[in-house]
Amino acid sequence: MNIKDVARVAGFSIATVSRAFRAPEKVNVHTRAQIERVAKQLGYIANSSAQVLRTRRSRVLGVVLPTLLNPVFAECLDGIARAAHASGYSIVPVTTDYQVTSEERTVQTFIAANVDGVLLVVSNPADSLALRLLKSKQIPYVLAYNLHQDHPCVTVDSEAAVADVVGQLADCGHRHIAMVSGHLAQSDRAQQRYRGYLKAMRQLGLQHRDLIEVPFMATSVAQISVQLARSDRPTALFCSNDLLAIRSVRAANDSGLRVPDDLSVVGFDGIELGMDLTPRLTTIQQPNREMGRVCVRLLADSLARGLLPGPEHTQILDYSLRVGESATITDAHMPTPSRRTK
Amino acid sequence: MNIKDVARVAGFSIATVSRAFRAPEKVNVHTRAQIERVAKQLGYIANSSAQVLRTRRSRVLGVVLPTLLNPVFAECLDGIARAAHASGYSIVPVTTDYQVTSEERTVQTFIAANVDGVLLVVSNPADSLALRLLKSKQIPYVLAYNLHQDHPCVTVDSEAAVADVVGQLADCGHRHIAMVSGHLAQSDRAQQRYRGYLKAMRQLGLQHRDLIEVPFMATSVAQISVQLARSDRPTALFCSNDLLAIRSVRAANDSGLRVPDDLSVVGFDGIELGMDLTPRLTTIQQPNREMGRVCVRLLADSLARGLLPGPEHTQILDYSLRVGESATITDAHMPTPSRRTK
DNA sequence: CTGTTAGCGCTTTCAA
DNA sequence: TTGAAAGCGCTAACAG
Repeated sequence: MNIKDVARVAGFSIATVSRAFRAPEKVNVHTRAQIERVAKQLGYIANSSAQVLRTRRSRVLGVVLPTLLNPVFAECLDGIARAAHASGYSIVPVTTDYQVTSEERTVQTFIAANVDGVLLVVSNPADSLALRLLKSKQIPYVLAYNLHQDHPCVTVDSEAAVADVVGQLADCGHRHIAMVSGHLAQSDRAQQRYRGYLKAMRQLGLQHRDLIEVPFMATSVAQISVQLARSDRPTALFCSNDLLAIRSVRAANDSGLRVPDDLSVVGFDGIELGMDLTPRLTTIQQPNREMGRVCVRLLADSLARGLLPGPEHTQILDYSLRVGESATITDAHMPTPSRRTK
Repeated sequence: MNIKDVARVAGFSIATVSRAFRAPEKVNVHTRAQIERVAKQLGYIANSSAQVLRTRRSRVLGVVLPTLLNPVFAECLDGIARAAHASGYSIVPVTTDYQVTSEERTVQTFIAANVDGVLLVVSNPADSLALRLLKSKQIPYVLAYNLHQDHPCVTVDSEAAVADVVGQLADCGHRHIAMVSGHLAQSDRAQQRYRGYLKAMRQLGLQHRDLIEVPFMATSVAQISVQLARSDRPTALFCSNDLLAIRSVRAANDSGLRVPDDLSVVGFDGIELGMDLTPRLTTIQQPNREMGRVCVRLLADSLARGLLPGPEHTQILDYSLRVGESATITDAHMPTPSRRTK
């Protein structure tokens, strides 16, 4: 079942059949109707491999994400999917599980498949082979969540956001504020957020604490509990992401600490689920869907104009503090984000 | 940059270059080394559109899921991704948002892209155009979570699972057990689970309650709260999935009810997150990753043998009761699943 | 072990 | 408005 069959049955050449679908206005109305009828009757579906091979355009955007087990990326992907669909693009999401080699392999596959553009969340944009490859092949790409001067990025000012929220915790009387993070080397976001924590503590004249690094998902609750059992335990925990914040709350409960009375817990990401928990998660709200949308828009615009997005297209979006019940922060008068580009 | 360039630079014919990658043993060792060197140096990446067009095989499996915002599908996808990778397949996950038309559109795209097989979670296998299309085009496919006699399915016996857990609630003294579900028409799982609920209530001689149907995610907490405010409120809630169970717990808190003391809440799915919540979610644990794995294995086996999976390949996997803290169920002596196929 | 060549299904000039 | 034909990049006979 291919274009030839349709042509034969409809009584026209394959060129006309092709045109009937790709440039209907160039075909006689009756001819078109006839061809459409036959195509439908035969259940004809154009072979996209052939189309892509011939036209060198796929109308596909590749999407590289660390994982979909963290809802923050699922929400972002939702935004990507909707925006892509609205712009007439398909997407191919692939998860890397924070493996750099997987990022590279995926980008290779994307190039082989002639994707029109790529949207990525990488571990470390600074020395990413995947990005180098994309650049060398002149394929439009945009980073989400990452931030680096050499690449087009769509993200929030994480460092400022963390500094802000740590400041708020201090305002509420907290002096012993610790930070919980996944493996720092695995993500530049974690690093940015850690920098924000250190900066804020320094500015506040508070003694920062050793980072509570919990690389292995499965055991993180236990690992956090250990820290909470110490005599010099912190009174507030800033967590590098909401999933860790959820686990921290659990760890507090396991340790006989009440949240937020005995321990304040603040997350980062603003996953929707956090609002349905008890206590409702206090967190830095990123515009996750919007970030996806903006990335797609950037890519689609570039594609339409035939140019590559560069660092000059970087967009820093607004974040906000979502005040829940997991921390003794009472009001949402968050300082204005320090940087903002539109 | 294509095979021709590599051939020219390496000083061999394109046929030899092709063979060097696809059938290395048929090429002289030195020739191969030379070709590999040149290919690497030029950054050659074979054009998969051309390969697929020529060979009619893509080593790609299409994956149709309702949403990735529900972690149950993200976990399943994780299993799919790992199994596919292990079998040398790529996957292309697409979400339908429970839209039947989107299922059909997606399957068409998959067919156009020459996927080797398709793995789906559909709304209603009984009259699915998407499945009909797949069948008519002779494309191997397997359903996950769905259950229907005409199709190859990998799932658990939801009906029995629900009946079991409702029975346990009754054993613990509950007489007023209500069920919370998303829009029933949107998923045959919800329907199976509802049947299980009704069956169990009937067998227990208990009066079943009107289904608490909360079609719109955003407002579900409020909708559930309304039901909990009634004077004849239930003492136990069986929720069609874990996300609803989480929201039910929140609704209970909002209503001044303590879980599980005043209200028992049981979920379905066994998402990992549930174990990190307070109270830990009591839920029916499905082998989500395993289901993904089994689906891929089924597909890969069929592909290897050149035959289509049929209803006879259906596998009903084991579920279990995960006893958390959200319900007054004290022990895990769950009856053996009523049906089981291996 | 290597090269020649036909052709996968489609789009797109170009000519009629 | 339609058709003939070249060719996208690759694979797989087949011949040597």
